[in-house]
Amino acid sequence: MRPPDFARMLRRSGGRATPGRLRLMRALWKEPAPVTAARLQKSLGRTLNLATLYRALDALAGVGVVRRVDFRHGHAHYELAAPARAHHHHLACTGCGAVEDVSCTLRPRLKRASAFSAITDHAMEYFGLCKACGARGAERVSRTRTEAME
Amino acid sequence: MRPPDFARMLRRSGGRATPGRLRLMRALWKEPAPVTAARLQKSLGRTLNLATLYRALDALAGVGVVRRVDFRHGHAHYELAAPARAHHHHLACTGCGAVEDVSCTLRPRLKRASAFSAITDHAMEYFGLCKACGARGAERVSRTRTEAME
DNA sequence: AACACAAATGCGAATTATTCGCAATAATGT
DNA sequence: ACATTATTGCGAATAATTCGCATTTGTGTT
Repeated sequence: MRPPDFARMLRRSGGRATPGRLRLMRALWKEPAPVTAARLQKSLGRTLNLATLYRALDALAGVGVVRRVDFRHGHAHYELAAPARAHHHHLACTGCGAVEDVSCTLRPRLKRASAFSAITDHAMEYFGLCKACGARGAERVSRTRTEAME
Repeated sequence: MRPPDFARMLRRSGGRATPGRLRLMRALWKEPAPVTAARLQKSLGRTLNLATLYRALDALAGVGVVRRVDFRHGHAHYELAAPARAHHHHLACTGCGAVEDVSCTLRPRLKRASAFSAITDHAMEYFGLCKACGARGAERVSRTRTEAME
């Protein structure tokens, strides 16, 4: 699978296909799991200012190109969303921070939400222990510890 | 439904039933929706130091008494978890920040997660527009704006 | 009822993540 | 080539959350 036409995606979503955002999307495309803004910046060779990066991520998330994920680590993680990337969810190890994708098999079929007119998105993350951590009996690891590990 | 025996819950989870934590849990018990640490502190009359509050929330979340929820607002929200409160999820309005509970009808039945030995928890939030925001055409509200509203 | 000890608290300072203001640049449609 | 407007970089500002440390206080035990 070759990378989608990011330039077109950006323009169609009302934005501009700036070199910065294109590099950002290509970098995200290569990431195997959701990344923090800081790591993303590093993977871009520290070009692209962090504030700019956050603004881009926010804008992209706003039009649904990027997805913001929460692993309860105290900071956000980002990943490409559909259509560049198939809809899916995550399994996050509370021991070491390992993350694994889970295909989204369940169709969240809520009964008509009383006070809502539309459901536009949903987030779902599973938490548990990967085999390694489960084996070593890593019952509970402090959040701080977990963060340090990524 | 009368409030559970928080003192006992605390002790059983390996902690102490200090007046502070008891007040904290009673306050959480009364909240109709997940709250931020700051608001919780305010609802406690600003007694209970904020650092202490965070430590308590973290500890309680660690033993599963409290649940940390992410509405993509840039800060965490907390609520009581089972058994004090039935398992459920949320519907969050991206326009005004309104939150509504959703009973958890779906049984997340993942096929044995390859690299995981145990799934201990999961989080699921739905995002959309409440009727009010949907009507007034509040397509997109900046995250900052949303935060200010809570 | 008095103890011993670890857990919990308060305070203030430190970190971290994320956002802002503003002037300078650059992508797009015409 | 131009005008318009989004985007960028920078440095400073916020906001949320955590830390260090001395002090207090539950709890299980004598």
